[in-house]
Amino acid sequence: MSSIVVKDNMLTTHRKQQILALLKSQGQVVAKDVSRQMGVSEDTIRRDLRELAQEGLLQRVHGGALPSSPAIADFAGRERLTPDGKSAIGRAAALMVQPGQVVILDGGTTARQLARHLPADLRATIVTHSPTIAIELIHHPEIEVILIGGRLFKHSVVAMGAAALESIANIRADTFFMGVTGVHPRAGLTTGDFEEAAIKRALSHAAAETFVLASSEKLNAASPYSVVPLAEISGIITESSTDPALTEPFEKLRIPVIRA
Amino acid sequence: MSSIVVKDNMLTTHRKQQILALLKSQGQVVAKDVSRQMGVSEDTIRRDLRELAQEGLLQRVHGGALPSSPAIADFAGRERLTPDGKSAIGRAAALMVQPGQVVILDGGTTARQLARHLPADLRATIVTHSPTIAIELIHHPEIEVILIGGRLFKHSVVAMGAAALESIANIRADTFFMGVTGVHPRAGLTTGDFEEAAIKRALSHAAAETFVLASSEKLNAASPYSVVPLAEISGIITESSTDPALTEPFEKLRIPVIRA
DNA sequence: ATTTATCGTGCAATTTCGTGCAATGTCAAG
DNA sequence: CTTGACATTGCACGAAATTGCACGATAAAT
Repeated sequence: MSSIVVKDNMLTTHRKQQILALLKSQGQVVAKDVSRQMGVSEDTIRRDLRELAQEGLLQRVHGGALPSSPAIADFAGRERLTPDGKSAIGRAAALMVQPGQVVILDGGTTARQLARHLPADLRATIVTHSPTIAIELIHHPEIEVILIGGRLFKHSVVAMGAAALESIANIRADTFFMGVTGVHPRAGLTTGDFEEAAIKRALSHAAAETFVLASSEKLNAASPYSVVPLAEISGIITESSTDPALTEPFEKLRIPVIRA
Repeated sequence: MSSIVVKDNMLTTHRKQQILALLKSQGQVVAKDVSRQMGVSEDTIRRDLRELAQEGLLQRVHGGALPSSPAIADFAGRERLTPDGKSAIGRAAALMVQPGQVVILDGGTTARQLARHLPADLRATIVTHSPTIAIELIHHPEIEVILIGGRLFKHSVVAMGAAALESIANIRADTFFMGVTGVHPRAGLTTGDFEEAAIKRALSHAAAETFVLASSEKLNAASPYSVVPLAEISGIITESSTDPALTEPFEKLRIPVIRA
């Protein structure tokens, strides 16, 4: 008897990843089979399939699911899902990077999503003050990584301080993808640490264009420290499911809003 | 009974490192399980997971956490125990660091061992051009980490280039712990990459004392590019099992050899 | 056309989350 | 030694997420 159900803890995100892995190796998945194999009800698997289809990672069919496209199948195998599907922002932003460009990446989870979704054949230069993002990009075959040094801020694991500001002053980049804790029509871009705000401001000024990566809960929120006013940014990238009422104040100010 | 809870002083930093180690070895961590295993409440584990996620070292999901990316998991987790004597070398070198000192750490596996063995209550400043070592030290409660930036050399994952050299020029440290590929009585300290040699040379000149971390197979070996002559270093640290015949040429040159 | 399998939704039970709060421990200044 | 500021931890409680089941709708199959 080979199919003894191993009934141990399985995190829900991990289950979805395994479904994607199954899909990649077998070319299709059947809801009933998967449910038995993973020891959960069919309803749960169906919900997973629905959500994965919503993210475009597979294609629903009666009885189970198929890869959404052959190209995605490879990609989806190594995809690391975010609990809420916010990788769409990173994916969309990654597609904005043109070959040969010099791009500054902020620290934070959203920028990490961006790094993860850079096409494998994209030749570009990524500048970052986040050692974790730098390491993330180490295995990319074509990307050149410039690490900004400085005193390491333990809370968010990014380089800060005078040394970092000095290094940034020597950089002229095409685009800066910034993460913030608040994007507010009047307060502009804000964050929760004073020195961090200064770094983000310097990075923004070092790039010709600045785009803000902001999931919906960041919109119309404000934190204590101001980074730059809204007028200085080229656009806001948010997820497609964001309520239009949340983006409307920014569109009224003629700030382009890109929905991923 | 295997699950005897080891109820000794568990510094919060060590707990986080253990969580990362678990995550690396198991591919996932479940909050409830970890809390039982470590003898603290689930709330505490959840707090740890939140903070680690904030630092980008793992990815929070309902019920526990997953690696933030395969690359980070490789570096952030404690790896298999000491394949060789490098751990002992690192431990011995770590004990040489005095409170309040400013110490430069080279890249490479031996230096990483050193970073791991720094006493939990040691207050000091560590300067490094290796993002992996920087991340390793992030959870140390007392260590201040200065990261040297620059173009990231993909092979050994350290910052190099003009920017790195410039940053180093501004540093005056007490000790530099250097890793090399060869320590030879006549050729001196050598390594396999030209630019890397320049960086090591600069780091060495930025410190009052330089110690070489060299496992036995590095002794009496030489690589193409010279870093500094033997006369400029304060000592060689090697494992205790090293054949005395290998160290004898250096002792004859009055270079102190420390056996770990 | 009828039968069977699959699907989607509402709903309730359970688990997990996040925050406020109090108790304890640490450390440094007085 | 004492005191007070601060960090860490555990507990309580309301909020949110996950899951399985019931039931009507839909799609496939004979």
